[in-house]
Amino acid sequence: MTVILRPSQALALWHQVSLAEVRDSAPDLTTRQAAILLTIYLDPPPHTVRGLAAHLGVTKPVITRALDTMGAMKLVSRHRDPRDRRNVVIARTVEGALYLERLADVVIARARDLPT
Amino acid sequence: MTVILRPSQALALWHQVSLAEVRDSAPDLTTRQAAILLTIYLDPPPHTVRGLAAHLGVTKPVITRALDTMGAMKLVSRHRDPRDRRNVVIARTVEGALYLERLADVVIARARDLPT
DNA sequence: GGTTATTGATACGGTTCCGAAACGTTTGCG
DNA sequence: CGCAAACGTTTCGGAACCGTATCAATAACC
Repeated sequence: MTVILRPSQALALWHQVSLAEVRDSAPDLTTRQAAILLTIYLDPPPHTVRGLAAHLGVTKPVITRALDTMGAMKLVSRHRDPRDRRNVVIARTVEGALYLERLADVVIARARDLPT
Repeated sequence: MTVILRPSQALALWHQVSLAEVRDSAPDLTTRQAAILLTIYLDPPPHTVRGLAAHLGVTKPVITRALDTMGAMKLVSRHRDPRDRRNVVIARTVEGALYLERLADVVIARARDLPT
């Protein structure tokens, strides 16, 4: 059951969701931060800085900084890997799960109310 | 014909589109900028700074700055309103239309390939 | 004509971001 | 053991962002 969208519907969906995020004063994540957050929650762990950097096609400092910011928002957490202490394992948090749950709700609602 | 999405599909859609944007090194717009750009292109003109500010629930400097940035990217243009020279009318550009056309294509493609 | 309102832009101090380069720590290999 | 590689972080100069407050230009009002 594939999801079929016309161009005007695709843009309207993006428009409505973006607008809802701005109006709700939700944490204003950049596209990069959103991509990182969603990868952490949707792709199978473990997640490392270099893995995320390669996955997104960006440099490692970009990941480190994004994790700093989203860590302060408690959307993600970091732990040293005890098996190889050079690695840092990125993990989910309750707050992050709630944030994405809310985002999913917004997307679903706006998709449902899309003009034909 | 309403668009029905399950939570996992909604998040996967957002994930895939964000990822595509980051990988394509597309101009990294903030959520606010995206909301402004889409409002300009999807809502009926004319658009003014104060109108957009009220519509998004943000202050006027936020709009001015976003227009500065997106103007430098040639995604939007500004003109004084000759009828009331206090107003600035925000208009579309060819580049902006192409940018959104491309965004729509990405959304459509990712929605079509969504896992059931 | 002079005052008040309105509009968009700007100044300010502070925060975050960028890419590139260097750094400290930890591991592995000869 | 010693040196090189790998990993994540930090630093650097420069740019963009934020919210608050203020500004110059224009219009409206009395």
